[in-house]
Amino acid sequence: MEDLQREIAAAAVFEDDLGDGNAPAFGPDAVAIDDPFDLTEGVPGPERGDAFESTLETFGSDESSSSSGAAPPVVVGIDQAFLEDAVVSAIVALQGGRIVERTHAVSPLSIPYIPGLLAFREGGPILDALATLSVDPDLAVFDGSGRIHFRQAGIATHVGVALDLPSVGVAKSLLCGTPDADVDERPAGWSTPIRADGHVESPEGTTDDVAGTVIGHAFQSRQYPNSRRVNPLYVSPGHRVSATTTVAIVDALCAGYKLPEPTRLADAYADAVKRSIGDS
DNA sequence: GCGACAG
DNA sequence: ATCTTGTCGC
Repeated sequence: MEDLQREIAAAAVFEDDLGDGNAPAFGPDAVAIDDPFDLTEGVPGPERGDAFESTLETFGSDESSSSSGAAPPVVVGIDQAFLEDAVVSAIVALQGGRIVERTHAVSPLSIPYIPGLLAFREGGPILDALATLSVDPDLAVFDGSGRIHFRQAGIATHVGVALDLPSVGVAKSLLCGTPDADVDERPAGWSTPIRADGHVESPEGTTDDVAGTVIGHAFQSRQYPNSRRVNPLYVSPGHRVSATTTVAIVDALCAGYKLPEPTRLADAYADAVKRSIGDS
């Protein structure tokens, strides 16, 4: 398994290569979400807005369809909720700040959770859920690390490379690596690099040739004025994104809460699905 | 033996 | 991840 992760790390692109053969590359501002979604009554379903509905671009659609140019990128948030021996993988797709689709899959679990091997336990189930998605995602936001991983192949990188889909990892705690600066009690918007240390290997399996490389960042997405302190997020490139852009993207995806909206929505949706299975 | 660690 | 009420503070 570790060798496979080294191969994945070697195939991963930790540089900006967003966009698609059809759709043009995009930046953080193209995926920005200004207002947080109201989850008091559950995760809102797909909208039927008049902005850009399911316009199945018909043939010969150069760039003349709309005056505003191409449609915004589709960002999918992915999160899971666990049952006895199965897992609910939920996906919420956003485009232009609106929910365009939400799906889920329930898959059996075989491998236990082992630090560093998370993708082997949750990767398959996530692919199951992604297979039920009808829209084509341009970016995936994962719950867990990307490049911040012993072999630089966290779940965001693992799945991102498998599908050759741009992806970022958003973890709530640090798996490995060392922050440049002390991470405690920082103001919202603050961030510091996380560098490879003795626990991080290069695809060749060595540790000294990567030491010092920036593999991600600690990012303070939210902070309270006086009271309780909020821990920072640990964000890292999954695939086809640089560490710097990853921070900018996650920042743009946050709308007032600690977690970026896509993950916050997927998290709530996964819980909702789990409950609907439990009491039925 | 110690370190020691995403979800 | 998950088990779970109250509780501190704006």
